[in-house]
Amino acid sequence: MPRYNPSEIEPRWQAYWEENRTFATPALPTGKKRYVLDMFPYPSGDGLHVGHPEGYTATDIVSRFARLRGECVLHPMGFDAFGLPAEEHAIKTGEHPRIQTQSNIDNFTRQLKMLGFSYDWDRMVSTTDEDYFRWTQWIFLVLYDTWFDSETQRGRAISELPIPAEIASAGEAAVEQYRDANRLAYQDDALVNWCPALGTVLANEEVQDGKSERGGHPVKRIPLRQWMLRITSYSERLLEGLDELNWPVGIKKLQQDWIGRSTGAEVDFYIGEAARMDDWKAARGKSGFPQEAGEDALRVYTTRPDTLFGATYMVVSPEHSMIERLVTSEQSDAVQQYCEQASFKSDRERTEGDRAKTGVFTGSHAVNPVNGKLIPVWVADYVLAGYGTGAIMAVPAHDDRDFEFAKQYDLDIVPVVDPPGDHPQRTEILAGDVCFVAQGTAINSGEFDGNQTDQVKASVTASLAEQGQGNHAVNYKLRDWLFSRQRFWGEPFPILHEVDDSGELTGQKRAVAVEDLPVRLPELEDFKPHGRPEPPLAKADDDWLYVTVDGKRYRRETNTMPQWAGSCWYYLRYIDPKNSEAMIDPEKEKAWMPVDLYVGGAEHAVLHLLYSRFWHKVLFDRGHVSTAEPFNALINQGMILGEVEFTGYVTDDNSPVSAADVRRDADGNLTTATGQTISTVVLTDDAVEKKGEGFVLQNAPQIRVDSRAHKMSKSRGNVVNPDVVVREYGADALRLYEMFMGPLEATKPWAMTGVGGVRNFLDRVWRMIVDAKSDEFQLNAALTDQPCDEDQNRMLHRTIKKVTEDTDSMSFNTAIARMMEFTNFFTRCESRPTAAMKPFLILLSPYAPHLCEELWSYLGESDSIAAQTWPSWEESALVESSIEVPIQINGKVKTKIQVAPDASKETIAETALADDKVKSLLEGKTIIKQIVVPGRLVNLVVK
RNA sequence: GCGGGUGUGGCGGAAUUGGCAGACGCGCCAGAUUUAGGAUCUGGUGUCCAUUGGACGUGAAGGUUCGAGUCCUUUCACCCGCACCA
Repeated sequence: MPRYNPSEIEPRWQAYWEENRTFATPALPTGKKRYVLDMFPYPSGDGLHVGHPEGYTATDIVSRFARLRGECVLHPMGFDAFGLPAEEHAIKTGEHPRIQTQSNIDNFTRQLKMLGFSYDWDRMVSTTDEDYFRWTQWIFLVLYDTWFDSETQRGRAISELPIPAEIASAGEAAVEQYRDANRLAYQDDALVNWCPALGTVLANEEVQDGKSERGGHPVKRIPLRQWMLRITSYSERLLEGLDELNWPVGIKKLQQDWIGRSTGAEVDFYIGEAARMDDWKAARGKSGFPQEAGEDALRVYTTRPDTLFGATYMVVSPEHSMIERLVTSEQSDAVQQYCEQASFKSDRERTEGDRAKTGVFTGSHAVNPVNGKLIPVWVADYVLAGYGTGAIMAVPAHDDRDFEFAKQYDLDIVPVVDPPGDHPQRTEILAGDVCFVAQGTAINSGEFDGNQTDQVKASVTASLAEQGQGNHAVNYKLRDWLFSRQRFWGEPFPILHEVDDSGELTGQKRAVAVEDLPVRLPELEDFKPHGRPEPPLAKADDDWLYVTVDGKRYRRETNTMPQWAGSCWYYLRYIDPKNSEAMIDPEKEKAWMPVDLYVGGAEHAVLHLLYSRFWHKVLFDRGHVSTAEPFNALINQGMILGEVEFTGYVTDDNSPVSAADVRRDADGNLTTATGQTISTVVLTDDAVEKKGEGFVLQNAPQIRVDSRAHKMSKSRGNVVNPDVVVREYGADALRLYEMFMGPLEATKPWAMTGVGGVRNFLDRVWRMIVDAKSDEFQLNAALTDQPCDEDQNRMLHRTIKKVTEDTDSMSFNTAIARMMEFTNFFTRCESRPTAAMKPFLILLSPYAPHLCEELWSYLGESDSIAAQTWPSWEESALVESSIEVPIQINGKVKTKIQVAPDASKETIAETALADDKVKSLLEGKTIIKQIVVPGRLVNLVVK
């Protein structure tokens, strides 16, 4: 008994909290509310890794701390349980994904409870529960029922969409089509990322370097009818909303870049017959800049309208709709061949390698609107179909890509921006031999010569607008969100497609009625995708697949939603998890939202965090939530790397090679400078030693080795399992260690010896209060009911102050350091007042809750330490009778003096000058200046 | 290439507004004690020279200042994003 034994203590207190519902949260907050949220995990078969408890411990400390300070805390947990791995397991084994998902959830729940987190488990949600995805489907119907009013920048009900007269007159089908074209959830034939290996289409965000993010399989681009969400409508709102958020600047920046707003101009280049050009110009002068460029013009988007005079050719993307119009018969074969090739290329092939630019002349010319010059129009795949207008004006003198292309195909380069006079390459730039992309003074630009870039941009745009040939324009990199997946294990779409008597789709759709939700997944014999871009749900029985409503026959939508769908709104459901009437009760929503603190990994910067904000804004516009943004403050916990490893290099004949001499060949293999192949060996700590900047072999100091911590991965075999850590050191030690490693946001390497260090601290806390030597349980004999002496009282109050402030600012590592100092101090005290021990246990309890509950009960308390009040400190107790002040002479510390803490400048200076050592050092010198910072230091400047 | 971040002992990391660099922990060294455990307690531990004592020291170089890890300029290394977005 007398030894600290977490494996006995911890399960006992976890059971106590569960039985007593210690962390149950009231439906509505009583007093000041605080909503503390973790990014819920995907319950993978591997269980928790040590990265999960890092963020979860941080939020748990914040939650427990806030409760002790009297706040009403909502701190829930759930599972993002749809997704590919469970489905792949199902394909392999034939077992329903639900079964493995449930066992994974059970395992995660066990592990989370084992770590003593103070979640309100009654609020647990899983995205795969029918009661949950029913409302995911409901939100999809809200998106389906919403159009974006760009005038007011707001989402509105589709019934409020103004129908243009010519459409209204064309009949109900046309009106319906018009509505469909404006819904936030719409279907479109999109060029999609089709991954044959996974048998599904992926979002742009799920494709990296032309391969699937999951599994690394190749991805092709094919056209397919897909559900899309019109997130681009909300670009501006999503951008503006970032300002008010207390998020890391890095994440804000990532979202800004992802949205990628740029401003410039759209410009039409005339491509019609020369004879009709004057008519066209005149018509444009009258009509102004039209919505569509029309037959006779090629529209481009540019951020540099000031360089229009330097546009010496144009480029359209291989997918551009006007290629047929542009290509001449002589060039037809070449262009067709080029476009075909480009369409076969995956994104990876198109962007990979040295990316030498390729292209083909269409045979056509366009007219540069500012100087009337005829310029050739090319097709090239360096221009992307999906951005801007899919066509550009090329200004080789002032754009790197255009410059490279112009050099390649010997096209004209006309400089129109004069760099600042001191530019080292000005001569070459003006000769057209070097590209210059920065700002300067306009040249070769007619009436605009001599003006600065910004001014020219504005005046050229204005002049084009006047002639109806251009206009100011804003563009975003953000694309609409491809929202359908051809998988089984996801939310079915609550959409029905009308079929006629012969079973063909009529093109009419209808939403499943809200009272008929949820649309459940059908029972299937097997879960295999068939490798065609047709979803597995299409294999369902007819009684699932076909429904009759109002006398019409419908086929269900067979795509499913992507995994992001469920995670877009789970933070709302926690507030009212059992509501069967609505997604959330408005009163509860108002009371608890927004999330006050959201902690999770930075990998979600542009995916989950952008999608969630988008859905939230739509729900806000439609009156279902009361805040414009869901997550007020966001913190990204840093990654935990594996233990530091030393890596040595050897050639095939096993002779060591210094890390400094290791090269990589073209294939990325390691070689020596002479080309011998090299392999790596893992070295133990005692085989290496520090030398200079790095580490070397101990027995061969000329051989450098690499020392690095690597990302934890199964293949490297450096994954740390929380179950093992808890078994060996206890949950409190794991929690404390992860908080003590360093700042929460920092990337830091794991070190098992460090866990031993904090465990050692917990042992010391135990022995500070319990007599560990006796066989029977008894309190440490040093404990006393006497009050603290002055030093003890100061230590106590300083610790209260530091731990309070550091916990508040989430500087957990320094708060723990301070509690270690407290323990070291009181362990040395012959008498330890319980009046100091009790508040200390409360301070430590958010960090190491099991140990503190246990010791709290030993000190004669009968209720949970979680129900106590956070101690406060007294400033008067912090004051010392005298403090040490360093004396510097010419900025170097020479000695120290003792003065009263509130001593005046004069007193301190006098004391300093009266000091014997100071006197001797000043002998024969003159004081030029004396700086006295009260309570800090004295600096004497002497000659 | 562009953007963001980080560089402090053998290691993880501390250091209000510029004010004693290295808190706390690991590791290491020494001592005490012991039921000999990978226990506990005490002391030491940036580098160099040395007898007291001194000099140097926060990736590198320069600057501002009485005083710089902290501010400015230049530069190097590593990490993380994005990557033909006109």
